[in-house]
Amino acid sequence: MPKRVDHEERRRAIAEALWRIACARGLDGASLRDVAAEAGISLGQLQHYFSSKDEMLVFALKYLGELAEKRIRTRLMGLAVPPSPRDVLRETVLEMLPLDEESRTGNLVQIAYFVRALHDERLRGHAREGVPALRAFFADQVRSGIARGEVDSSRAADAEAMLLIALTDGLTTYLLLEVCTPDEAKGLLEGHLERLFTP
Amino acid sequence: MPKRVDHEERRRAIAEALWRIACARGLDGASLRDVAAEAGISLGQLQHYFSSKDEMLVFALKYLGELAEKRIRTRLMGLAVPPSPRDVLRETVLEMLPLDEESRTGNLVQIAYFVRALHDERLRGHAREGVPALRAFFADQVRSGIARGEVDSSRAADAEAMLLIALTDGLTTYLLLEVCTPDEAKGLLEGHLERLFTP
DNA sequence: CTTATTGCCATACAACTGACTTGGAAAGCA
DNA sequence: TGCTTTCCAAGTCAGTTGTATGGCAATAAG
Repeated sequence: MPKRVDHEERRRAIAEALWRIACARGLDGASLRDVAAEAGISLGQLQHYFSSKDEMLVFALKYLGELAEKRIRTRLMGLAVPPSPRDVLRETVLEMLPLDEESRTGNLVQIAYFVRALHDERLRGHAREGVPALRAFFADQVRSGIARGEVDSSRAADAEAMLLIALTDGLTTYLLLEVCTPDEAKGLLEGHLERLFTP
Repeated sequence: MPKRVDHEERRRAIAEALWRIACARGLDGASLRDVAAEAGISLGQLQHYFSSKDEMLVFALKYLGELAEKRIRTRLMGLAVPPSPRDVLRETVLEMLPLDEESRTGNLVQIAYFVRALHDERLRGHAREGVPALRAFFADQVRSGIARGEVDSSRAADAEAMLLIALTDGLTTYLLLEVCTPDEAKGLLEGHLERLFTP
C-alpha cells in the first residue's frame, strides 16, 4: 500500500469545504469541481473519497448534525450540576440559534439540506430523524420542571416542547434573513421561558 | 397586430407552471424547458414573455405573495364585524399554515425562494419586504386586544407579534416535513393565543 | 526484484443549462 | 393590397454538470 491516509479525516475536510460553498452560494450551487477547489484538491481526488455526489451530500449532512449535537452537549457541560431544566432549555436553544458566524453557517447549510429534503426521499429521512429525539429531550425537561414545581402542572410537556422547537426554528429563519436581531431573538426566547417557568 | 394576447395572464399561467415544478422538484430543478413544457408552451414562447429566467422567478415570487395576501384578506372578510383581534390573529395564522394542498404548494415554493434569497441579493429584498408589514399588523391586533382588556397590559405588542410570526413559521417547517400533524399545529397555535388573550 | 494495491490525476463524455438568432405566421392598419 | 407589429417555433451556441476511464506514482508484501 502507498502512503496511508486517514479516509475519514479527508472526508470531513471535504465536507467542510462543501459547507463553505453551500453557505456562500447555496447547496445547488456547489458543484463537485467547486468543492474540490475549495478543499484544495483535484476533482479526481474528491471522487476517490466519494464515489458520487449524493454520497458526499449525505456524509456532510450527518457530520453537520454530529457537530451540532456535540456543541450543545459541550455547552450543557458548563452548567451547574444538577442543572435546572430552565437552564438546560435556554442554553440548548441558544446554541441552536445562528448567533455566531459558525452557527450561522451551520444553520444555513442545514436549511439548504432541509429544502432539498422536501423533494428528495432519501434526504427526508435524515432531515426528519433528529426532531423526535430533540422533542423528547425538551419534553423531559418540561416534565422535570413540573415535578420541581417550577412549571404549572396544567402545561402539557409534549406540546410545550414542540412549541419551543417551532419557535426556535422560526426565529432562526428571521435571524438568517436579518429581519430580527440576535438580542431580540434572545429576549423573545427568554421571555417565552420566563412565562413557562412561572406557575 | 396579430391575435391579441393578455400578457399578464400568460405570465401568471407560466408562473403557476413554475410553482408546480418547484413544488415537485425544487426551484433549482426547474429549467426553462421544464417550465415551458409544464405550461404547455414552447421554450421560445416562454422567452417571449420573460426575457430572462431571473425575471420569471421574480415575477412568480411577487405573484405568489399577492395570492397569499388575497387569500388571507378573503378569509378575514368572513369574520363578524367588527372582528375581535383574537379571531383576526387566529384566522390569519391558520391561513398562513400549509394545512391544505394549495397552501402547501405555496409554502413549499415560498421556502424555495427564501433559501435562494439567502444567497441572492436581489431576491433578499423581495423575501424580506413582507415581514415588517405583517409584524406591524399583528402588533396592532395585540394592542387592540390590550385596549379591549382581553390581553394583559404587561405584554409587549411588538414582541408578541414577532413571537407569533416565528411560531407560525416554525410550525410551517415541521408541517412540511410531516413531523407534526395539522391538528397538532392548530392546537398549539390556539393554545398560544389562548394564553395571550387571558389577562 | 516483482507485483499488487492504494492514492491520485488528467481527460473525455454525454446530458443539460440559459441565452440568442433566424425565420415565418397571424392580424390589424395604411 | 401592402406593411408593420406581434407572436411563436426551431435551431444553435458556449458553458457547466456528474460520472467514467486510463494511467502513473508510491509503497508494502511476497
